[in-house]
Amino acid sequence: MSTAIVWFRQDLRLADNPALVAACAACDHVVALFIDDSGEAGAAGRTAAGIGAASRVWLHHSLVSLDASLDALGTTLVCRRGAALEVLESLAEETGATRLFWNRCHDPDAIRRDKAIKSALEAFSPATSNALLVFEPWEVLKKDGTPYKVYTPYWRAAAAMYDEAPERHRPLDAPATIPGGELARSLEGAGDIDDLGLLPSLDWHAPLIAHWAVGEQAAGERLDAFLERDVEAYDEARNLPGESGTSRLSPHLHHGEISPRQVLARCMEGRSLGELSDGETTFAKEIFWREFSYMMLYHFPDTIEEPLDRRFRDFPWREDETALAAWQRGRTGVPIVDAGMRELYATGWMHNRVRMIVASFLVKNLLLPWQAGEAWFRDTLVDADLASNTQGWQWTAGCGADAAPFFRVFNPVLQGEKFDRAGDYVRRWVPELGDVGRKHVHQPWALDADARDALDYPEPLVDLKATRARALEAFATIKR
DNA sequence: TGAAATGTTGGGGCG
DNA sequence: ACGCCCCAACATTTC
Repeated sequence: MSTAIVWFRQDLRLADNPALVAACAACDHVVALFIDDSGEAGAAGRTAAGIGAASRVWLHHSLVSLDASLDALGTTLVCRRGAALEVLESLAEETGATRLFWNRCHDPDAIRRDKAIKSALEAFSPATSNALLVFEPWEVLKKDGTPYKVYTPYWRAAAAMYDEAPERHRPLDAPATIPGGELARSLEGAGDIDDLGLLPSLDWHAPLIAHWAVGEQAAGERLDAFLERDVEAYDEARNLPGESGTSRLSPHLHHGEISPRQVLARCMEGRSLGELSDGETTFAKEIFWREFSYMMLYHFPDTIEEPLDRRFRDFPWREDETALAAWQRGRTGVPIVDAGMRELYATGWMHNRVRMIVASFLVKNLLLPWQAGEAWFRDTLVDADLASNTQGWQWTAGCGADAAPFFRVFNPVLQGEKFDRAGDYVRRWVPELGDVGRKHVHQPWALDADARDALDYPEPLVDLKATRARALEAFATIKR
């Protein structure tokens, strides 16, 4: 008899899970394990409190779903808290396991942690696989061996590499059964997801998660619905926050309920990337933006805190707790900004176009450091992905790879009028503006005094024109 | 995956 | 008929 431990992390699925497949092939008993090591020294997840609160809520439900799927295959998910190395050692002793399998993570803390575990547990010859990305961060490089820093050439190279050997990226099937269920069920922590304490004590999490269907099956259904209904119009519709033209796959991808390989394979249906329609191509490129972000994070791990463009270390950011709080709570008095921030707080997600608008507002109009926005997003997004989040904020701030130039300042009124023409999105999330017509819904301060007084909605926190000029001046101080 | 300022063009009103 | 002005529409430049 041989026993393997499969350590689940950002790969909460049974299909296309190479670590699980390898374990089932290698041993006749397989124990599926999840460890909550947040708060432990050396844990992955950036802060003492571990991953963000919204992400933990999603994680809880995703583990419940994974446990149910494992149950259908004859086993269970063993859940434990503590430092990962200690948990693995004690579980190996309890079960007599001799092998250890996991799929690789690429955030800096996880790399550090996993490296230490790999050498400490050499006796188990830990086997690691790629389930997180299409390409590992070291696979797509320029001819000189260095990573791409501009997206378009990166995309060309990655797409060519993908089309060269599409069979290499074919997703794996889920195992038909998982052996050793009896052993797994006898262990401490078997199926005990509640004991991980991932849900907060205050019950804001219930209305939040009610916006979502969590888990591997739901992820697949979401993808199917998107490909069926929305992908052809994705090119244009993805910019309209009032419509549901985006895939909304990000939290599923973040927690690994579905893999980017599965997403691409389903989208492409045997075609090459070069043969996709415009909408499909734009969608595939978004998958590769995620890859690009992970590549940047891997090669430049200090960008989680430091600007990639070193000139921005001297940037004269302001400090303003009041303004930051107004932004966080959706009380800036700028409708599209407040709508986005409230959507985020209520649902754990924000439409991507609006993410760019609220980020530009924080960084440029409020002149607050992008790190403050990144931290808030990390705590409140159910898809809070260190790679994409870092890359996205640095992009907006103008200090990242292939970033928008700093002088590209979004005007939230124009953005609103362009992408939320009728104002439906704003009215959905800012009910105070429910009766304001489309002419003023993106700038209620332009209403005449009587109508304005009748609104229970804040005056704009800043003057858009003046703060735009201030941002440009600040930028001029670090230029060259 | 900008916006605003500035420049250019052309039609129409008008003396 | 002509020059002049206004201004919308579009293009270019600048931040």
